Formats: sequence, structure tokens, C-alpha cells
Amino acid sequence: MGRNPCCSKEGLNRGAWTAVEDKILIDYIKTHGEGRWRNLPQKAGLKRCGKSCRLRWLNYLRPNIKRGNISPDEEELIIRLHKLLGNRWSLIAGRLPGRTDNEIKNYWNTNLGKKVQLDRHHQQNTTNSTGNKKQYHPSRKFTKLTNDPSSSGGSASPSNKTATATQVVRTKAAKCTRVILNHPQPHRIGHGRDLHADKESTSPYNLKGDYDISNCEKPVLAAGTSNPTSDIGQDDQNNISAAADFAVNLNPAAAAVDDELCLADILNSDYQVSDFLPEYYNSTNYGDVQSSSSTDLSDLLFSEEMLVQDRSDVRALNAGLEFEYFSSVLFDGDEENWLTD
DNA sequence: AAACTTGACAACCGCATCGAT
DNA sequence: GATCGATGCGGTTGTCAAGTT
Repeated sequence: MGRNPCCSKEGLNRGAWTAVEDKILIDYIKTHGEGRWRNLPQKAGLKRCGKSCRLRWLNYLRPNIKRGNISPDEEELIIRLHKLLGNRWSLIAGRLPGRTDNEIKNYWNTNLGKKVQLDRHHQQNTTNSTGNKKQYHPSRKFTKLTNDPSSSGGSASPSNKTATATQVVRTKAAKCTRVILNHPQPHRIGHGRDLHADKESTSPYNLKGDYDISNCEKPVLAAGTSNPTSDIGQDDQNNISAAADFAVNLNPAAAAVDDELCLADILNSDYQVSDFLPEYYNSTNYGDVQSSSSTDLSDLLFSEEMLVQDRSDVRALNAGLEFEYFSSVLFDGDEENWLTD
């Protein structure tokens, strides 16, 4: 049983690449282009596994690889993106020109992970000792991020940078214990990798997998046992029961079992908050963020290339950004107290 | 100076997904 | 729809240099 190994390991070089091997690989790719990694070593005369060649090229030899220290701006962006996306290094790397997923992953594991944890710990201590509630500052959110090196870092002061970087997104879904989509049922779409797909579906916030709701009627947000909003008409009520098997349980109490609700779980879905909360989404009262739209948010964090390449992840990030905003609205800046109806 | 620890990062590994057949 | 090869991704390990005891 099991898969065949990608190649026979016998007689292959392992460990660090030599300059000679690098040159052979570079020359071969210059001539023949990328791809067909499995056959590449044989054709190029390298005693390496195809995977190894690919990795070496992508992480080290590829043109335009930026090496050297991660700048404070890059660091801030990594932290921010990681907060929204979790360990989706390739996606994060896509926003940092010249940086590789491996480099960012390593940097996170050796530097940022600890730093963020320390900051969070410090922040908790500060909050506990003063008894102050966290305040939501809309002006600190949705800071325009840009590739333009001349404007990188924007106008945020160092203190603001820290505050933004360490702000933890709590994705508790307020009083909404269920999100119910109306008829027709969305269908699962194949894209990206769902890290949780193979896990037992015991998560209390069971929003797993990717679903395409683009062809659905406008989804309905039903507020669990509390009164549905007036936006939900009789037809929608009917649809709710028709789609009962697609009800998504977002029970925050049960979520506490897992310590905290992980945004990444929600980001693994293809929903956008705007789909759930159109009445909020269409409102222009977004603090200092006027007329936000998915496209606008995408522009903030993704290059055009990425929009084409991985639309689903863009949507996931949009959802994250929007979730960040809406969670603040719903919690009124206070993570511990849930707004009642 | 030797032994040990730590940090940084390159490379490896296993698995998921995609796309062709 | 099933199968399989190719590729992508994220977690983990290995290695080496620098720092500390």
C-alpha cells in the first residue's frame, strides 16, 4: 500500500547543494524552462530527486529572490497576514515580492512566532492589570498596504504598528450560533488544500471545506435561537428548513473547548462576511473605511497575479479582513461580552 | 580550548490537490 | 468516475555557525 516514492533515493546526492549542481540546474532551466521536475535530474545530469531540484530552484536559485534581512515593514506584513491566514506560507509569501514561503516560514518559527506570543502575553497582562477593555479603533484597520517601496510602512507610527501587529482576531461569531444558507445548496468546489478536511468533523464551529455560493440566492443569516431579523421572510424561512443539513454550527461555548476559535478554520471556507451580512456590508458606515468592497480589499493585499492565480484565497483573506471588522463591530470592541440582540 | 547550547535556514518528507487519461 | 503522475504545500529535520559556559 501507499504511494510510490517520487523517485528512487538510491545513488542520489542529499544534503546541501554544491555550486556545480546549482550551475547545472540553472543552466538547464534557462534552456528548457521550469516544470517536468521528475525527469529534470536525469536530463540535466543531476543526482538529485526532482522534488529537491524544484525546491532548490524555487527557494534559492530562481531570479529575483530577495535575500537578507526581513525589513520591519515586511515583518509587520507577515504578522498581519499570518493573523488572518494562519500558516499559509505560500499565500503570505505571495504578498512579499522576492521572499519564499520557506524563508517566511523559517523566519516565523525562529523570530515572529515567539515575538507575537510575547507581545500577546504582554498585552494580556496590561489589560488584566488595568482592567481596561479593548477599544476598537477603526482608523487602525484596513491600513492601505502597498508594494511601492517608497511608501512601504505607510504613515503608521511604530506604536501603531505594534498595536496592529499584535491585535488578535477573535472570530467568535457573537450571538449567531448558526449560519444557514438558503436554497439551492452550494456545491463544494475543488481548489486549494483544506488542511482540516481529513479531520473528524467534531469541531464546534464546523465550517469546513470550500463551497461555491456564487450561484446561490443571497444567503440568509439566521441568528440561531434568537429572533431572525426582519430580513428573513417566509420564503427564506422555508429555505432554511430545506437547507437544514447545511446549517453550520458556530456554537461559541463549545468552541472554547478548542481554546479559541481559529480564523483559519473559517478562512478555509469560501464565504465572505458580506455574503452573510449584506445589510452591514452595504452600509457606508464603516468607520473610516468607506464603500469597502471585495475588490478593494483584494487590491490592498493581493497583486493582480494572485487574484488570477488563487481567487479562493483572496476571498478567504477578504473574509478575514471583513471578519476582523465585523467582529469588532459585533463585540463593540469587547471580546468578552457578546452583544445581545 | 573544549563542550554545549542556540539560532538560522536549507533541505527533506509526506500528504493533498490538480489535471490528464 | 477512477486512476495516476506531477506539482504544491506545510511540518519537520539536519546542519552549521555563533554564542555561552
